[in-house]
Amino acid sequence: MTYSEENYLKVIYHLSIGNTKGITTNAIANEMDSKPSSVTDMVKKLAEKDLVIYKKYQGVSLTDKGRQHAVMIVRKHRLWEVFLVEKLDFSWDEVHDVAEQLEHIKSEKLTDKLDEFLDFPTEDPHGDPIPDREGKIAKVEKQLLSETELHQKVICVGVKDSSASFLQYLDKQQIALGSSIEIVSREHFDQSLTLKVNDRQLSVSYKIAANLFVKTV
Amino acid sequence: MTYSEENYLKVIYHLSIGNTKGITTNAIANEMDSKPSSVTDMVKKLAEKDLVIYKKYQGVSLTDKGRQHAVMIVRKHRLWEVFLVEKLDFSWDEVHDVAEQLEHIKSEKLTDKLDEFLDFPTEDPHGDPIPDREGKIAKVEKQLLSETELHQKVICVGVKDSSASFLQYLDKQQIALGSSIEIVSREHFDQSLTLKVNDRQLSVSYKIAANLFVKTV
DNA sequence: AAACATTTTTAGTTTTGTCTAAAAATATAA
DNA sequence: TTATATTTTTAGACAAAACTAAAAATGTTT
Ligand SMILES: [Mn+2]
Ligand SMILES: [Mn+2]
Ligand SMILES: [Mn+2]
Ligand SMILES: [Mn+2]
Repeated sequence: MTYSEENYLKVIYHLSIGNTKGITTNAIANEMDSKPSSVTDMVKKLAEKDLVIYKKYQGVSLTDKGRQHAVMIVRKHRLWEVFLVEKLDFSWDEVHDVAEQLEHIKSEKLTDKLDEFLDFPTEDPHGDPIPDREGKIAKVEKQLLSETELHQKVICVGVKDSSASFLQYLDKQQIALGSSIEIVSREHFDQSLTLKVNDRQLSVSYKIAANLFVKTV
Repeated sequence: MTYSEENYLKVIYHLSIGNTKGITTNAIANEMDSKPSSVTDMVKKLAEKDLVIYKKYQGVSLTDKGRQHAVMIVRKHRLWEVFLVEKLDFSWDEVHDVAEQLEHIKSEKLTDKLDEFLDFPTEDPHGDPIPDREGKIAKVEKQLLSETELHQKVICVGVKDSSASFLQYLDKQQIALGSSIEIVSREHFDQSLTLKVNDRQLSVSYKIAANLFVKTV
């Protein structure tokens, strides 16, 4: 399995979540900053290897085998992110690019020993679940802050967008995983929100709220 | 810098040690299990990038820039080997293949943080020196056990061959870095040696002794 | 110095993964 | 239900990194 094949599998996996139909070549190309024609070529190769199901003009979907491979890459990616934050003092906005490289290291023993070394974490630094060595992913109920009712007390448990710029914004506003949040008011005009974060008052745009996962306490 | 270019640089670096003349394409091909014609192509590309000096039929040598790159790959390789052994309980015969992958991860911050996390080790699990972040390598005086005098008390400090089969042999014979060794006698017929290792008596072939580095106490 | 052997380079292919441009299929609108 | 727009695939090209086979240079013997 090449580096490139793994990246395609992972992208198809992520696009598949909450999507019953086939993933379009356009969507994949868009996600990978490549061209639809390149995707068509690669998708044929993956179909040849029984990693995806592909019928012309119908989009693509993962086989069980393909999903299993993809999940293992995600497992490695998130374990390495935990390692970087917990052991090497990286901040949560610095880990993604390095994990993009580390996720391709091939050694089941390494992955499992790393998991053990980190004390079998269930979530990565962005609140995303870490598949176990069988590929099982623990379901956690969480919702977007933007879909949370007024005055409901919640705790921040994850981010939808984990780009460096969003994460740095959250740092600046002192919002982190574990922060307690309550929506104090909604502005009708632009959907912006006034929050109480760990008893501090704070105003955020709709877009911010639409990228924060929370759970009710 | 591609994965492949890095592997070439590293091989040229290792072949350069204790070798003043240019490294031949044949030697490189041999070391990489590839063909001389492939090496010629790559070496031209490396010369183009000022990483090596190359003149037709004259072999190749590293520029300062090329050596610096190579040393950084060696640094990463050896730091990861220490990590695997010290933190993840790998044995010294299991680490090389994984380190071959990890040495290509590009992040200066990762390398330096890992170095710090490991407490700035000066040697890898096979006794090889670890370059510091400037690329400096501490010189350690060590000699081969095969070139050591009778009854001289020495300590095992490294291995010349670090293949899994040799390392496993040493495990079986309970010879490790730090073991105290003394040559009790030499067999004239086949150059084999009788050793006293940590007060145990042991007979080894010449080939074994020619792959063990020791230092006098 | 000529003859032979070895090493090294060149020339021409192959595979992988990408691209552009054009053709074909599908989706949307008049 | 045609016409138009969009999406997707095909065809053909390219760069990277490898290979084989042949040519050229170098080394070694007689
Ligand atoms: Mn990530
Ligand atoms: Mn993450
Ligand atoms: Mn090694
Ligand atoms: Mn080593």
